[in-house]
Amino acid sequence: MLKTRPLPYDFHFNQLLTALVRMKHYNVAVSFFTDMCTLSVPIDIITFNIAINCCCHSNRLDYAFSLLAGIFKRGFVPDVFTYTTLIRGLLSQDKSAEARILFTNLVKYKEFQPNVVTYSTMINGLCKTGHADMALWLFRFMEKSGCKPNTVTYSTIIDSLCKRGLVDDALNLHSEMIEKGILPNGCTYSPIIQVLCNVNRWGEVDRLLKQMIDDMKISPDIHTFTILVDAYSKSGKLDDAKRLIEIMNERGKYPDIVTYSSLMQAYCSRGEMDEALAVLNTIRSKKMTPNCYTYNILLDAYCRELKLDTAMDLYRNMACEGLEPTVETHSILLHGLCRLGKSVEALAFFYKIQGQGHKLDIVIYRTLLDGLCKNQYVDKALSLFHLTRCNGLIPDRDTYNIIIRGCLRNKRYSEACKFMDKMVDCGFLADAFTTSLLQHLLLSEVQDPILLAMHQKCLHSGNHEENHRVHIPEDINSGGPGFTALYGIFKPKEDNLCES
DNA sequence: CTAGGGTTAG
Repeated sequence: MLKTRPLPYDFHFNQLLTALVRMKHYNVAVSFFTDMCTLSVPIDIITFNIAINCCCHSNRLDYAFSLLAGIFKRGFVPDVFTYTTLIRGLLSQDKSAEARILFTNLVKYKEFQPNVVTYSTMINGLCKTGHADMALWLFRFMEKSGCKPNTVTYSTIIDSLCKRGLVDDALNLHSEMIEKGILPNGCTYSPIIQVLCNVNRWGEVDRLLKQMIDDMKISPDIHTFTILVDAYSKSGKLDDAKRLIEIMNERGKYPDIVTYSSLMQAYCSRGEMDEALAVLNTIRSKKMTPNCYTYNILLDAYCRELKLDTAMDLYRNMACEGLEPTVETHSILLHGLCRLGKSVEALAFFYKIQGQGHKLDIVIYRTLLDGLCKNQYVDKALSLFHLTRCNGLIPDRDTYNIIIRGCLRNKRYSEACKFMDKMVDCGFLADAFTTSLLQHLLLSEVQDPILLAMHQKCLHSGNHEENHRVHIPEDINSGGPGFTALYGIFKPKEDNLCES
């Protein structure tokens, strides 16, 4: 008798499958799983769950659901992992309505008992699809139904609050979790620190960083460091940002493509393109691959400097490097073309990218509509506006305001008025730019009754808020804790080096 | 053995 028997047949397959997942080769994992099925390798519910997760990660929801059918067909019972994975899949595909239906029905018919992961997944998805109110409701509901939120749940809600600019609510929730004995981690602190930087509450950034490092013994990771590098870059403190990158290198928390892109952005916004390109070289020398974000930052900078040819060269270069341009890439280029008065060329470019099947969104339409109107092509703008809905996009408040101002500037008052009525019907109000343009026209021209009526509508709709407040710091160097404080936080390296 | 959260762009 042999002492060691060969491992079971399916063992190697499962090992390989999990290895593929670890390497994030989800597509390969899915086809490997189908091969396992054809080869009649024994498959259990866990393997099914892994396969379903891979489908969700590679945007193959239909296949994920057909695997659910496969689970039933083999007489297995889907578990909380299966359903949580499917819910996350739906949410990541912008199908939050479907996810909500699946979740509520499963609970209603007692198909499964959601756990803290399911709730957190659902809450995160709701936050990311613009249903933050529902997310908050579910957050309070889960507690009531006996499922305690954990660090992940709290971090998810805190992040959402931060993204909506509700810093103080986020801070309150942060205190609440500590009081309840749920310890925050890096994912909890990062979004709060980021938003505090954005609103120049640097004293609190300082306090939170100290609390995180000294009290909670959390040493900042790449995410937190990158947020700080970005914040320093954006507040004009390039030297501090660079020093922070040095600290990262010293600590072995090596800056990644995001960190360097942030630094590059800082140079771009100063118009120091040579320096920006030097950062790009650093990225390449460290064997990192520039991604779409990196390119978009550069493209935008060249467009702002009216160097459209350079921008277009870079755009073609992206394709050579195998990078799919994003909707932002195209928006940047269209904006660049319009800024140079080439709005007809922009329109042609728009049709080209549409023909190539690239994603279009409302910002693309806004950019083009604005460009066409500013270059006196109102009729082209009007027909494009009507095309918006045909392409499944709904004009929002900003889009309406752009077309209204376009009509006004080109003396197409009755059309402007019609759009204003439509906009109000849709529940949107005129913004501050439109209101002040109307006032300007009324003061400088013959008082057109249509303009007067439109202006009345602006006032009646209660549009007195300041819509486009621009934050102008009193002094560019007054914001931020400055290098001394920064150094104070990161100096005692030996103490902070402890990893958890 | 399988599921959840935080960083850069228009």
